[in-house]
Amino acid sequence: MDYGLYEQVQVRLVGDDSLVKSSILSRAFYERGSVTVAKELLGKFVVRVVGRNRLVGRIVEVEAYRGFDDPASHAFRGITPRTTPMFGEPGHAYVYFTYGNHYCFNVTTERTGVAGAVLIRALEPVEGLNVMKRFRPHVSTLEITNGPGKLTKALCIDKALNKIDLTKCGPLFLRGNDSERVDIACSVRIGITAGTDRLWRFFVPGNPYVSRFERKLSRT
DNA sequence: CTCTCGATTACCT
DNA sequence: GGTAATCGAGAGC
Repeated sequence: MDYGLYEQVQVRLVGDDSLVKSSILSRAFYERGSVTVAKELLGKFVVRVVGRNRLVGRIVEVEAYRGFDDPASHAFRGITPRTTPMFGEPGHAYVYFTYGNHYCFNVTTERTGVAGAVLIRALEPVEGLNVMKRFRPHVSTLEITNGPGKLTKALCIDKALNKIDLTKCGPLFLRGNDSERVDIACSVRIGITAGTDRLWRFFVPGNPYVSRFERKLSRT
């Protein structure tokens, strides 16, 4: 498959003005149900400022997590030191370390006091690809941000950014347009053993930066 | 204090 | 497609 051509098409589809026209996502955007926010995050932009570099990726895959009613969520058993951000004000980063190697980046949702977050699972590079490649040497462009641990490495996101306010124009924030309309596919969330009855993983079907394509969309 | 195992990735066959 | 790497959160004693 000729991904080189595909990437050119994607760049044109995303277009520079889509990012330019976008505005920073507000508190109100995040202060809704996790599933709603998750779907609407597809097509939005993650912006990471590292020194003089601006790294931007378009969100193509997410997963919604909730609280006491979601057995797959870190927040299922209540508030702990780690899960504090999930219970706090919406629109903050929840960054956690997993498998001894990787960081995962979530945005917090739901109103203050109610647990919720959306895991950002994959991005399509839009700006700063060369810098991303410096953070992730020796991997092909298609592998640069096509997984939750991969994109945090490419964008230099670690626990230093945990709890950061994403509605402010700082080192990490999100931008988007209301007009962004993208196709949405869903599936079971990946890497969980409980809560598999919910199809709370959402992705842009056919986008080559999606971490994996489910052969069957579980329907149990 | 100790033990288990994870919202993963990379590298091997 | 199988599995080692790697470490800290959270649970249990």
